[in-house]
Amino acid sequence: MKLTNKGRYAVMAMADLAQFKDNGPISLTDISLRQNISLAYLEQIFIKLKQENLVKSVRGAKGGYVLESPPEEIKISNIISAVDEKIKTLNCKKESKKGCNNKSSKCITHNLWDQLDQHINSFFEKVKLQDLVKKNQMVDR
Amino acid sequence: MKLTNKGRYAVMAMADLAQFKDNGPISLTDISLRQNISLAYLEQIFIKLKQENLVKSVRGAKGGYVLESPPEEIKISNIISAVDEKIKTLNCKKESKKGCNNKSSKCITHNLWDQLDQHINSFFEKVKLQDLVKKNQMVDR
DNA sequence: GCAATTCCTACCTTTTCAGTATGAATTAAA
DNA sequence: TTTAATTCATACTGAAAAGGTAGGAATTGC
Repeated sequence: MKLTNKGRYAVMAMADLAQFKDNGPISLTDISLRQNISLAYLEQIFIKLKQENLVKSVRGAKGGYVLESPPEEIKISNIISAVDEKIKTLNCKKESKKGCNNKSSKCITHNLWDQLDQHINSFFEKVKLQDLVKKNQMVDR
Repeated sequence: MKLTNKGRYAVMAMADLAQFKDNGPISLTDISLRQNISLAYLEQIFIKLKQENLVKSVRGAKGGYVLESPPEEIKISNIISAVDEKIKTLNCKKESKKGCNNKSSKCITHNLWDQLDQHINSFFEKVKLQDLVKKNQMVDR
């Protein structure tokens, strides 16, 4: 899993969508203003969110986006992996150029980084969009 | 905590040092060959490892580096934070430019990213250098 | 003295992030 | 039916950072 601000923006935008989900389609202009993210950038992000079926779009005036599923069913991990192209977790799998090219079984940190990745993933799997909007407070602990 | 290949290289190099710790000072040339990391890059990394008292150096011919502590006492987190300048966890604390500048308490993802950071940190706190060298196998789950 | 090493610092190249720019297609509403 | 609000699509750009090079100085065992 890759982690960038883009992923964070996506989460923010989705949370915004969840928060106002009863107002019909939410335009990116609205989100842009509320979350302070450039409109054009949001557009790019939403293209991907749509491709992954996390949102659906309504075109034309009064259009916008709506969540595909209820907020309590949307995992943060899905949002992030939708916009931050998965490949490369900062590991050594980058096809044999550098990294794990020593004969075999070398690269002593390989397993470690793999496990970290799983760790981060499972962290974001446990959190749902709903957890972010309710009282703006996270799951405790 | 920031995660880059540099941090991974540092861990690899330290693991190498642990593996050959009974051979006296290990030269960066050796590590460079075994781990396939450029010598000059290793030099930069080791300057920092030394600053953080993770290794000590022996100058001159037949010189090299040795671990400051036994491998079972060295946390991976210390290695990584030694070389990857801590600041910026990819969160919103970047002084009010963008990000958490909305009045107050906004930025719905703030807590989430904070918690992730703690998660990653505690992951690397639990793993010791020793865990990497023994059988090249990680602590089980 | 010489070769092997650490130390130091400046530079360079490539990639990626984050964001702009531009324009088209679609549609509600005036 | 025109206009304004929107999504859709794609190409470009600027800045920063990652990853690494280059060159030389200082130290020390042999």
